[in-house]
Amino acid sequence: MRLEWIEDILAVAEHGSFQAACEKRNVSQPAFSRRIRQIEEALGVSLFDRSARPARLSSHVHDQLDRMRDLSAGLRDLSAALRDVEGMRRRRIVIASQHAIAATSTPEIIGRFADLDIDTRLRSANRDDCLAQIMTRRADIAFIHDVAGAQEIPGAEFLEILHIGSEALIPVYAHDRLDTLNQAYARGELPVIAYPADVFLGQVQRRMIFPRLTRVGRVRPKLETALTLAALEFARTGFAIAWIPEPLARADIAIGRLVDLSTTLPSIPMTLTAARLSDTVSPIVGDVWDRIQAQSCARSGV
Amino acid sequence: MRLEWIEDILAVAEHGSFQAACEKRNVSQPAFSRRIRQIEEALGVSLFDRSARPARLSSHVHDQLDRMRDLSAGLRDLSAALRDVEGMRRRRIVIASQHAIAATSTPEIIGRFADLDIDTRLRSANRDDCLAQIMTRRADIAFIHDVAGAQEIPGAEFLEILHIGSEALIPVYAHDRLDTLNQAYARGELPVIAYPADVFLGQVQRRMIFPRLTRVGRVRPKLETALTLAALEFARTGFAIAWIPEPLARADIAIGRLVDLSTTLPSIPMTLTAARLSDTVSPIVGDVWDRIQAQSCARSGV
DNA sequence: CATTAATATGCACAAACTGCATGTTAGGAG
DNA sequence: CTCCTAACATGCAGTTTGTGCATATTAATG
Repeated sequence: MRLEWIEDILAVAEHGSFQAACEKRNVSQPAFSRRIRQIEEALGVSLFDRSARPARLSSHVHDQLDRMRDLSAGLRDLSAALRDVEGMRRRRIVIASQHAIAATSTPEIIGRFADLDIDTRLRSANRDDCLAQIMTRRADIAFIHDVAGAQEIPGAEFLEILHIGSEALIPVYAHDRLDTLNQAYARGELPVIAYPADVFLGQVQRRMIFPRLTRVGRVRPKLETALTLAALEFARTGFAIAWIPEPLARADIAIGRLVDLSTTLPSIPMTLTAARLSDTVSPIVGDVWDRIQAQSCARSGV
Repeated sequence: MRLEWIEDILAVAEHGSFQAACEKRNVSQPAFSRRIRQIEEALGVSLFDRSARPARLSSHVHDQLDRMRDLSAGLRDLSAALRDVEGMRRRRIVIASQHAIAATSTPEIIGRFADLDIDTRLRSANRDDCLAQIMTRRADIAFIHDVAGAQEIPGAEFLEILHIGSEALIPVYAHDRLDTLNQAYARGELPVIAYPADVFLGQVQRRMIFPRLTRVGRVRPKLETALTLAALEFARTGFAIAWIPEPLARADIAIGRLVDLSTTLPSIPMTLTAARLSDTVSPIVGDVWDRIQAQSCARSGV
């Protein structure tokens, strides 16, 4: 079984005929025809239906195309990795960060190891997606929010956790629309932006915020979005109250565009957390982790 | 890049020398020496340190051994899959089941598709591990417990969920040690088997059971185990009260060895749930899923 | 230093692969 | 239906790749 075999089969699948495939593979048609024959003989099975013109993949081969693409990519990656004697020391790292953290704290955190000259890829996703990327090794380190009393981090027994800092989830609203909010409040209603029940912040809202709002007024979800950045925008327009990680709202509060309603409504302390797989062996990830850890300890000492 | 190349390199790594590797590979030493040279020339890099005797893997090659093993297995699997024109219809399915479910309901559920003649592998694990196996495609279908009001199933947006049936998590204790329990109760104490906080049943205990026990007495965790089967055993010996999925305790209750304390202590209704990845394309998994679903609908109609 | 085990290289032969020329056959148009 | 063309297969000759045996070189050990 060779990368070449896989690529020959994929070429036929992708270009529709032996003739087109042989041109793409820079081989004459007879040689290509014989190549495919050799592969079939080596495997002891027919891979193509030649009674049709152009020849067609057998269905069981068609079922394996995705697998072949994966293996083809994997073999190419292996070649590159084996060739890269010194470059292994400059391998990349993939960070999966919650949207709100990606927009605020992640750049500063990444700055902590910028001098290590590591090719750093940042992916922004919701919390569960970040963790899934860690679980499936598509990312090396995740930055997520954690809330004391909320659900444990899923898969925690597979993970190593590091507390980087603290951020609060605070209620904010447009400063210049406060009278609209006060009118709703006088009617006993609280218009809010709700996060979906199936995302972390939605769970936090439902378990730790909304129950405490019933003493204030009837919660009126005006909109539901999983994206904190979108929730922030709706708060800015005075559409409804949004619970936003404080760093994300900080600039707007400073210029007076948004008001922090924490004195009247509940805010939730959150921990900014890094997570990686416990069995991570990559020295690169280890270096980054150590750097994040060292500067987090230094910060908590201040 | 060929499977052969990978296997040659792995042979050296595993047998410690070219000489030993060539014997394992059924090739003469000179041919093997030249083979390795050809691979190095094709890649344009040295893979071994020959200044030592026996020759040693370069460290960057050593770092890729696991990857090579994975690719080697993947290529062999592909060959087998391509060869297996008709056997694709008899491919195996991997079920990941929570320990307690594996010991009770899973055999009956598997029996529902026994006539489909599918090679079925059952793996027993804790709940999060079951889900991780699904997330990482090491298993096709998971059987887990779900509790209304507890955390959503992690990764639910990636999953398709099917409710199969209902089971209760019930408090049980040894019938012949009830006077010991009553003495503790009279002292205002409740000796319990605790599940660890980082597993699902531990979370259910802490959130939905223990808070309701404070009206009864002071909760005394006497032991902590994640394994429901172990908890059951401790309840049988009168060590402490254990919360056990009802089917697991059913036989002991029927013969009077265990007492179901649900009339005095809280029991929790649970849903027996099947989960698979939403993007599952395997017709085999689809058939099994449909069969489980059809018989679950039939059962809920009774 | 001598000896042995481990890896490399020369030689000759076998096996695998190629393009060009040609043969065969499916598919579509008239 | 026939004819034509595109697509795949096969013969032939030449090139490239790969092998084991015999031998050379070199690290490691006593």
